[in-house]
Formats: sequence, C-alpha cells, structure tokens
Amino acid sequence: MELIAKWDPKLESTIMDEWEKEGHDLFKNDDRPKYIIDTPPPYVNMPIHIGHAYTYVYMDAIARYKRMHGFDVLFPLGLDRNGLPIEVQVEKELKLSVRSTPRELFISKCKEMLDRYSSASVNSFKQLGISFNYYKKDYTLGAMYETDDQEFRRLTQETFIELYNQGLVYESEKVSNYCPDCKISLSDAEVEYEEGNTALYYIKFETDEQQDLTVATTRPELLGACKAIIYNPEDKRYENLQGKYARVPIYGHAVPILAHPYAKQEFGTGLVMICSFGDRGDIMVFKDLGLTPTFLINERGLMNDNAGKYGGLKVREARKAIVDDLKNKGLIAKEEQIKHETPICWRSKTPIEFIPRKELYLKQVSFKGELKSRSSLMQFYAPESSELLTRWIDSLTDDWVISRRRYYGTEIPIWYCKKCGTPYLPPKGKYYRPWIEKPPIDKCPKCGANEFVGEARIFDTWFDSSNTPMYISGYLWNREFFRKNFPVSLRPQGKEIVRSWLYFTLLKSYLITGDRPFKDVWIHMHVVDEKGFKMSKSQGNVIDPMDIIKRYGAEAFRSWVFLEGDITQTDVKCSYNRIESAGKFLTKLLNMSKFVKSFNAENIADLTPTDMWILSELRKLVTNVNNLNDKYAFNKSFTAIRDYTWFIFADHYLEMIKPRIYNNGEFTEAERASCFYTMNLILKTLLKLMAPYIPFITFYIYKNIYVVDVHQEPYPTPLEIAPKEDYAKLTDSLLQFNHYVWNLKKANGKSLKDPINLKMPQELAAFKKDLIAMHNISPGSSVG
RNA sequence: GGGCUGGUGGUGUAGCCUGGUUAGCACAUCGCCCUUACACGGCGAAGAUCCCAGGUUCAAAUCCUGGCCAGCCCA
Repeated sequence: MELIAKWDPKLESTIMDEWEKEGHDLFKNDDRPKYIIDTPPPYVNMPIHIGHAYTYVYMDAIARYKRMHGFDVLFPLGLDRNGLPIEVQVEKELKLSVRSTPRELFISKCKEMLDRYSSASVNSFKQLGISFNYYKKDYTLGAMYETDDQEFRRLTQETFIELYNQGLVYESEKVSNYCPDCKISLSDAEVEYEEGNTALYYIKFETDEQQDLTVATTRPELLGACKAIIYNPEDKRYENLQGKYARVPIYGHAVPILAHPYAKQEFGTGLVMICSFGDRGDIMVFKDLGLTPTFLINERGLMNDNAGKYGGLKVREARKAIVDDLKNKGLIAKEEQIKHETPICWRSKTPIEFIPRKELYLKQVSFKGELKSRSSLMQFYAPESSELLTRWIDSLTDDWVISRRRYYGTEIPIWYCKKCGTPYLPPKGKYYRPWIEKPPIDKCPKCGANEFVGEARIFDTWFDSSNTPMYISGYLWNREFFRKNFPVSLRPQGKEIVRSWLYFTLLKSYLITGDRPFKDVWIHMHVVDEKGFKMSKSQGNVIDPMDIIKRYGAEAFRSWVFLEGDITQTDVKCSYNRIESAGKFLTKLLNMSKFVKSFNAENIADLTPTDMWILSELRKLVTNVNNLNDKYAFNKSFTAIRDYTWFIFADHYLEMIKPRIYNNGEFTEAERASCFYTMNLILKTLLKLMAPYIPFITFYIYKNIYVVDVHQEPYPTPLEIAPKEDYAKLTDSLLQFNHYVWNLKKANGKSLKDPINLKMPQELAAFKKDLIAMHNISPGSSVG
C-alpha cells in the first residue's frame, strides 16, 4: 500500500483503536524492570485544559521512551473527583444548596455530574494518543482509578487509621483560616491575598492616666477583642507608655501597652491594636506575648455575644455600626483610604476570618528535618525546582488541618460513644461512611454504652491525593509489588502544587513508609495564551485542546509540544500558528519516507564516505537524544531529531545521493546499494527515535515500510550504528560548501542543475564524487 | 515586602556554567524556483542597541553589582 503524502488526523482514532484492541500498552508485571509514573489526576469538573493536554503528551513520551528501553511501564490514568469544586458546581448549576439538601442526594448529584465530565476527559486523553495502561476503571495495577472510588477512599481511611494509631493525629481548638462563605477551614495553601482599598480608622483611646492615644486600625469591629496596644521598640514617641494601660473605647476594658517589633512606625500613628484575631500578624503577636484571645466572630461570619450590642451583625455591618458609634462619641480622629492586603478564600474570594474550631490535625512540624532529608533524595528536573519544596518545609510552623466540613470527600472513619465521647476507629479493610452507617461495634470499649454517633466531617482532599503513589503501586492489593517498587520512578506535576500535592505526598509517604515517595520529580510551568497571559474563562482566552485536535490533529499538537520552549523553565505560549507550522514536519516526514521507501538494498559491500558521514551524524544524534531523554528533556531531543531529519538528512544527504539514485552511468551498483541501505537504516532509526513523541505517524509509516510495530521495537542506541570512519567533523564544512554553491548559482542566475566551475575544499575530497554529481561541477574544476 | 524563574531579530529559541566566531536555528515576512519525495516544498534575502546602567577584562549576550519588566509562589 502506498504511503499518503499528507497526514490525515482521521487515522489517529483508527490507530488508537487498533492499539487498544491489541492491548500492547498494558502493564504486564513480568520480569522486566519497572518504571512507574505517578500521573497527576486531573480534576474532572470540566473538559481538560490545554495544560493537561500538553503535560500528558509529555508524560506519554516518557512512558513510550521507557517502554522502548525495555521497561515494564506502569502508566495509569487517574481522575480526581473529590472536593469542593464539584459541590460548588452542583450548587450553581442545579440550584441545590449544600446546606438544605439531604447529604445523600447531594452526593449523588455530584457523582452524576462528575461521571459526565469524566468520560469527556477520558475521551480527550484517548484522542491525544496517551498510552495509559488501561482506559477502564478496575482494581488492578495500571488500571484507571478515581479518587472518589470506594477503594481509593479505603486507602485514604487506612492511612488515617494508621497515622491515628501512631499517635500523629489530634483534635485541637486552634485558630483556623475560616471561610464564612464556604463554611470550611482552609489550609494555609488555600489562602490567597488580594490587594484592595480599605478604610483605616484613627481611633482615640486614653491611658489609665487619662493621656490621649490614637490607634489606627482597619478592623474597628474587633475593638472588643483588643488585648494589647503595641508600638515599635525603636519608636521614641511612645517610650513613655511602656507598662501603662489603655482603655478600649465602647467596651471599656483595659489593655497593656507594649513594645513589639511587629508595629511599624510609619503605619498609622505607630500604635497598633492587637485583636483576636484580625489578621495573621495578630496571631503571631498573641503567641509572642502570651495573650489570651477573646473571639467575636462565629462560624457564620456573624458577631457573637462577646461583641455586646453588635452581636448577631455581619462583620461588615458591625464595622459600620461601631464606626457610627465612635463618630457620635467623637472618637474617630481621622479616616483614610489605604491599600491593604486582605486574606481571602482561594475559591470564593471571600475574606477569611480567624476563628477557633475543633479540627483534626496531623503532626508535621516535628518532622521537618526528616522531610528535608527525604526530599534531598529525590532528583528534581529542573534541579532548581527542589528549592520550592525545601523552602516550603522550612517555612512550616503549624500542623496540617485534615478535617473539612463538607460533603463530597472521603469520610473520616470515626464513631464517638454517645455517652462518654470516646472516639472509636474501625479496623482497616473496608471503606466506611460513619455519617450514615452503623458502627462496626456494639459496645463502647470504655463505658459499655451501645449508642454511637458517626463523624460527619470529611478529609482535606490533599489527604486523599497524597496517596496516589501508594495506590498505583499496589499498596492495597499487591503488597509484595509495593514493597519492591516503592518509591516509584517519577512524579510529574505542576509547580503551583509543589507545596500541596508534592509536599503532602512526601509527608504521607514518610509517615507511612519512612521513605521518599519518588525517585524523580519533573516540575513544569504552565501553558499560557499567545500573549503570555494565564488562560481563564473570564478573560475569554481559553484554548480548548479538542479544538486544536479538530483543526490540526493530535499529531500536529504533539509535534508542537516537543518543538516549543522548555516548560520546566518557563511558561509556554500557545499559538495556533505555531501548532500549524509544527505540523508541517509531519508532511515532510511522510514524503521523505515515500522517497526512501522506493529504494532498498539487502546486501552491501562497503559504505561510501558520504554514507559513512550521514551515519556518523546519526550516531551523534542517537547519543544526544538518549542523554537528553534520560534527563526528561524531550523537547530538546525532539528538536534535535527534527533538525537532523530535515536540515541535514533531507536537505543535504538526500540531495547529495540523488544522482546516485537516478544513476546515469557514473556510479557503480555497489555505490548505489550503499546509499539505499544507508537511507533505509536512517529512516528506520529516525522513526524509532520519534516514536515516543509522534506515535501515530511513526507507527503508520513504520508498519507500511518495515511491516512491524515501531512501538514494539527497542529504542536506538549509539552502539548499533558504528561507522567505519568518523566523518561527522566535516559536517559544518560540507553544509557550508553546499550553501556556497547554491548561493553562487543563484547569484549568477543559474539553475541548480546548470554546470558550474569551482574549486572544492580539500577536506571534502572524500565526498568528491557525490558533490560533483550533485552540483554538476564541471570536469575541469579541481579539488583543493 | 521576600523568594524563584525568565527577558537574545515580528514570534519561538540556541549560545551564557567553562568570556574571544560575521550571535546559530526555526516560525512568520519578502524574492526566485512547480529541479522526477514533499509548493504544508527547495534555494536565497532582509531583519537583533543580545532589557537598562555601571563594573571586571586586551576582550562580555556570556562574569560581577545595581536597576527595570514579566510570570509564579509566598508574606
């Protein structure tokens, strides 16, 4: 069958189906060495993002490359389905309130919506040609998994039970970042900061000796929670206040005036009121000075009874009311607008409050040293990225809040005795839903009572996600495999979740296994729009990968991925134009292959110098590509392959041997056989080299010409290509010479076929015969 | 405010670690060419104060200092 001249994206789905039927990407779990990729499960509340498409194509090349190098590659598809986003979406789209809908109904609605999006995401990956082991959910190594699946959740619960039994979990009434809108506590990683204009009120206080003071604050509603006034120790203005007390307006209680470096002389009057808790600084100073907090705000974001007459008001209303009252009493000296950074919830963008809640904590601060040493054992690509993790570990000051008061997540497996309150944790081995299930015991082991209440809270989703390397490597169902293959080979992931996903995975891994979770970590930046801006719905600059596939095909997209930039260093800009032009390489490859296909030679005596030259260049390329790929630099290696293929092999070598191919008598059959053999060897090698990056077209061509499946072939190594002489050092001067002749003919208005009279450089004497024929150099011309 | 990363022709980049070439390549542009693999091609041309300012040096895109811009993360 003849090769087509232009790549047809329709072939992609045909080929993908064929692969799936043959199942050759399956994880075999045979004797071969294992290579395990802990793929990042995308959250499936919407179609996959172009960034997913890009990075999964990249991971696919890694998987295919390792496979061709003889590894049994575990490359599972996971889908992340736990967490808040889907709840919010259900609330919005179905107009169901999470507060007023029965929990069971709400969960089933989430599931329905997730299922819809899941199949869309899975289908997108298929279209991109990602060689996951298995595109269906199952409970075997390499199968697709979902983080809300009962088995995945069972693992989450088992790790919890394990950690709990180790004494690493405790419940404590600590101050939490609390979002009054989402009604959940947030981890520090989920808090964002937003700069905006806020009123700064200058409020008149007086000391217990009736001395006037003015204190500036953005949160006058917290006057009732004010426990101290501080000034900077360097601030001469307030030295005389040391040890005195100030009386808080409206509430009338007295608070100490203290020196503390947190107060900035230039901010407001230099006097700062420390409340429980207006911001992070308050918390810090409270800790420093050993003050006892009084809380004024409750979980609904309303003022509580401690706020006196303002109790029941929303924070904003209370602020307005108290400012009015202060004004009426003449206690506001000044009011100005300032730029202020407000901590907000990452999801709802609502300002967070700091309130005390009982939450479950997992110890982490005491393990910083151990975590850092485990971190240093992981090889990062790019190496600089390791800093992101170690700096984060250094900066940890609090333990991890692992409980959430939402619905769609893994239930915390605890029952409490109704009588004595003793927590009961069930045995491992089953997925538990305490809020709806009966406890697996009859009597409280402590007091003998027989009534229990199930825990209603769920885990932070990172408590689930941090188990992925354990889950995929058989912790639940194949402990022997797990023991042999943990840490797993590679974690590929985005830089923005180093402090969450990577960190929490390291923590969990260390606490459960004592080891690091990964050998290698590949950290990538983002795919942004053509101008370099982040893609977002509100900006309207989102590029849908499926749209690209429709227009140019998966293979063009994949070519672009490996020809554009370096995503471990910087963001990659996505442009239709560049994807389209990257796709032109496919046409070139097809036509080149058609050409090579027409000539072949089984047996050859000796290689001519020109053939040895192009083979030495090939050997250089193969060495280079393997070295780069072992460092996950697939973008650099593919560019090198493209450059060799197009700009050396096609442009120079094939042009040089055309006279030999279309022989008019000056070349021997042995010489012709030499080039037939060489060009086929090179095409074959190139197709194998390119197979991990552009698997469809290489499969198509290779099968057409060489009959077998390129993906079952071993990856080329430099040892296979051992030319008798190393002509690669002549490449530059050879290329230069060709360009020189082409230019010369052009300058003289000659066609490239016209004869020319010139001197050939001495060092190219070995290629003399081909060059003379190629450029039609006149017989009179001399070498040297 | 702190940290990290990047800033090379219109665009994407190589080179920078280990100073010295007419700063390489590709895309896009323009011109010529339908030369029996490919016009999604071939050949050629034009296009760069190598972010800015200092410094080190005989010599700096490359090393040092300071600054500016962009992105991400953090406070």
